Amino acid sequence: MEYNFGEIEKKWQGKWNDANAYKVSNKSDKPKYYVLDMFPYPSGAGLHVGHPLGYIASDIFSRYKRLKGFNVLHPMGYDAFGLPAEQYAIEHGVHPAVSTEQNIGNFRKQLDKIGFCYDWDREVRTCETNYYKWTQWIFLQLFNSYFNPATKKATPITELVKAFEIDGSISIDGLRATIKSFTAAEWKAYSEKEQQDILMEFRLAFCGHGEVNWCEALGTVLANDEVVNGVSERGGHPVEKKRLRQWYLRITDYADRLLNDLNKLEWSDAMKEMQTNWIGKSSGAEISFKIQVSSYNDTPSNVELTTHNSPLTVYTTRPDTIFGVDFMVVSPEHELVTGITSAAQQKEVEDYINYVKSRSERERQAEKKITGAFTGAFAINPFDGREIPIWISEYVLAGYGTGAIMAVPCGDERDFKFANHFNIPITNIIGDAFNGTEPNATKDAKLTNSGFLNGVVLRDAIDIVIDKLEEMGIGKRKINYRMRDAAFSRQRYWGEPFPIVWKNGIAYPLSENELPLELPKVDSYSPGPEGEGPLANIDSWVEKNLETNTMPGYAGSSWYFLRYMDNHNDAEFAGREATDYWNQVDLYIGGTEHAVGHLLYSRLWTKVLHDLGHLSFDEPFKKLLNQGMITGKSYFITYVHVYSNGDKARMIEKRIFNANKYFDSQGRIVRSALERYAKTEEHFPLMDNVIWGGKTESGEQYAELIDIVEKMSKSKGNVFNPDDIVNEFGADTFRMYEMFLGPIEQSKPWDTKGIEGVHRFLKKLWRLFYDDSKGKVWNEEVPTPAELKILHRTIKKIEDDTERFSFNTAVSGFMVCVNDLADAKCHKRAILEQVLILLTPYAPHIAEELWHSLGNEGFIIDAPFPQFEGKYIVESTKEYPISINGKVRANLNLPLDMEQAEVETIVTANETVQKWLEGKAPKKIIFVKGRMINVVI
RNA sequence: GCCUUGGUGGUGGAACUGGUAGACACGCAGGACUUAAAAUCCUGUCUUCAGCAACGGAGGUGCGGGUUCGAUUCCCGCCUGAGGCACCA
Repeated sequence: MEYNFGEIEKKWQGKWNDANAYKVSNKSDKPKYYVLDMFPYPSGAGLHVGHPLGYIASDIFSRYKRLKGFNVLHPMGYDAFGLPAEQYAIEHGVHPAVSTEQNIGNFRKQLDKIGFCYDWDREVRTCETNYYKWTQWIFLQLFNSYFNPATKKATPITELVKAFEIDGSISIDGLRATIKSFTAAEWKAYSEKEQQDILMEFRLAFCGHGEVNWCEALGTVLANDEVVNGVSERGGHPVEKKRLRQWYLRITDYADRLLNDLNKLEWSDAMKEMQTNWIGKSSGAEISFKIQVSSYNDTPSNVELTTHNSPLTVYTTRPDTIFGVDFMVVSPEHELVTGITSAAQQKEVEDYINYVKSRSERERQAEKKITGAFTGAFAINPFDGREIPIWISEYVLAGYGTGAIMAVPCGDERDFKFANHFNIPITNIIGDAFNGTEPNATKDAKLTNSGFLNGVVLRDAIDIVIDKLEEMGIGKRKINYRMRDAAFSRQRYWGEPFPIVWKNGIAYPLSENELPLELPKVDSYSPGPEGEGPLANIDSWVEKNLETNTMPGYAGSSWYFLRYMDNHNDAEFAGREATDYWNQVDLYIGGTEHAVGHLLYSRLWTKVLHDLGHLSFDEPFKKLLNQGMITGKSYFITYVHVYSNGDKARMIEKRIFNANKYFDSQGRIVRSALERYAKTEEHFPLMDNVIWGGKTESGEQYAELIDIVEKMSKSKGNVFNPDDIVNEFGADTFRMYEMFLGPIEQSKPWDTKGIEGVHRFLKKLWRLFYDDSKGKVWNEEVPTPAELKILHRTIKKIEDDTERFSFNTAVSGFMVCVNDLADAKCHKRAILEQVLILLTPYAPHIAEELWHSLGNEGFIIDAPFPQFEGKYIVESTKEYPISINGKVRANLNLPLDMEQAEVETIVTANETVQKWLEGKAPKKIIFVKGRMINVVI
């Protein structure tokens, strides 16, 4: 009887399904445990081998926890709204709901083959009305709330209205800069529009204006993803920034809580650091400088400097360096730029602004070339009256701080390079700490050339300067965050409609009983007028004055983990009883690519729902495990043809092309396909003579295969389908192989080279129970101490490794165990049965089959996890490595309880040690009990 | 450019808290079984020097330094791969 994985896996998947083996109840005497996967976007390419990596890990952990006696919630669903489905619709005319449904069906089939223990009764799909009804409901909670700075909590906006009616704007501490102060009487006298405009400045979901990538030729707004090198990916049309009305989430109000509460989480330091850096809290000062602009008097030669009516406000973390400011840099978009540019500089400034317009934020930051333009205006240093030239440059971004900086070239790298490039003289305010060739950002030097601050240590000068500025009324302390409010609207079709009606420029929320606001069918997915979304093309929609934007992809994914807890609830997003019971996600597994997007938004939504009294917890994911990405290998062929052309010297022709389609699913080259292609399309004019794999001496022509590791995606043609592996080797082999590839957190290129080894392991396990010719070989004999040692060592290994998510070493632990048992010719039920339970999380099908072969009733997942007993593995002696000066020279078997003095005597007497000592006495003998011995000579 | 993270044999990786570098696999080489193949099993496999051999010497964890009795592990500098950078999900 041989290991027929195909039959076994199909059989048990059927039985588990029929018996609802993985159905989870919200009521149990057992302790709860919630294991969550980042749900997939059901793309048309289907599941690739990267998806299951995390799913297998979470499945292993879920089964492990269940064996350990927990009530385990382990659900799955689909993040089903999004751009790709819409693009597919535009290109093929298939409604996104249809293609999404198909893709989900396909995903489900692929997932089922791998034998996951999901409770499918809890499935959610973000694009279904019974789900997005609640996404819209949560949006209304956000819209109808504001962040109360006194309590630091989301509070119903009605409370704010009450406060305005009693005290006017003074009821708000730290009134937003965009609002003028008003009295209670003034508030009541305001028109509804005026009142609502003020409230909009407070709502957690609010409407404002923001820039998008606008492509005139396509008449649409593009995602950053769709813009490549400043032109549209489709068609290569120019793209520029356009200002549109947009919805936002006021995540910046939560910046401090999001930052501080990271302490509560069991996330990797790397992940916490990424979020910390993203939030980017800094403290410093805002400083206003007077501006002097030049204006012509009659003739261009008669230039006069006059004071501009508004000052230039900069944000700096280093007010201590104010005497070292040699120039100002404002972002090219800054509102002051047009007003302060001198006539002489006008052309240069305009040209520069046009150049910057076409560039993305990333390009602007990554640019090594130093660019900029002088405005012709000057700022005045408030302390010494120096005239400081004001420049514009792309490295200063409008969205951060005030969009303007004071540049201190002796202390800042970029400022220094800028000054050098444009020959701006540098003031040294840090004495010897500045050597003239490279800037020094120290805070520990003493100030020089700094007026009243001379001799003060920079670090101490920070507060002195801010105090002085505040006294003079031209500056103030300021905490700044790099994080910006989250753009929450898209000019797209395939997303949740906003439950908002516009009347006279006022946004009115729909009431709860009007939800869900269903996404209407459209005839065309093309964008509406003026960059509006496709919904703007629907007359019935526009007539009702409904919002034509839709929500972004992350709307649905910001709370899906809550819906799993109670997904059939029609009355609430999730019942309080259910959310109280399941509480936080105990273990969340997913990729680092979501570090600052999804993970931050989910935290925000959870906090808001908590503040408003809908949840008892304010952090969604207690422990986070980041799986590495399985990258795909892309193959490229470089072809070089060197030839002579008449009298001329050698000509070199070089071509590089993507060759993914000439490789099969296991990454093997399909030579015939390649050759056919080479000949028909003339990629290699002299194919017959091509030398593979490198250069030749004479270099007539050669072709070389290179592989590039990159993210798997359909467009790159490097996607591998798990079905192929499952069909060939079985789900258990696939599961264990993906784990065996390496540490779960590490990213690695997909490769099937080692899969045979894992498959062989399972066959070897099988043979402990059944011999190909003899049939059943397992027996009821009593295990020997040696066999029990193998078992208990394995129990410890698997338990330890699983607890610390070291799944690859656990697999190798199983291999060692089976190798040892085979060597010991152990076919004893008492041992094997326990090994099967250990193996269940990793290879559930074969474990289940053999479990029943041993005559057990019921599913193995309900068996008790083996109890480790230390007494079976105790050792009395240890083979100590003896190092001489740190290099191992001998081994010595010594009792484990032997102490230093005795060890030293024995070691010194050792023959090998004697040889190295050459008659001398050792300087020192280092003895680490149970570890090693090092003799220092 | 900025943030995060990785680099160990021909390959994937192991070494968990500074204590025997290369577990477990793949591949390769040789052998057994077989009419043959598949399957299975056995032996060897970091490099290099010396050697008939048991065994021995030297080097070795991206590169260059440092701390330490001892460094893949800690510190400094550099090279390089991957992910993210706000509208892909």
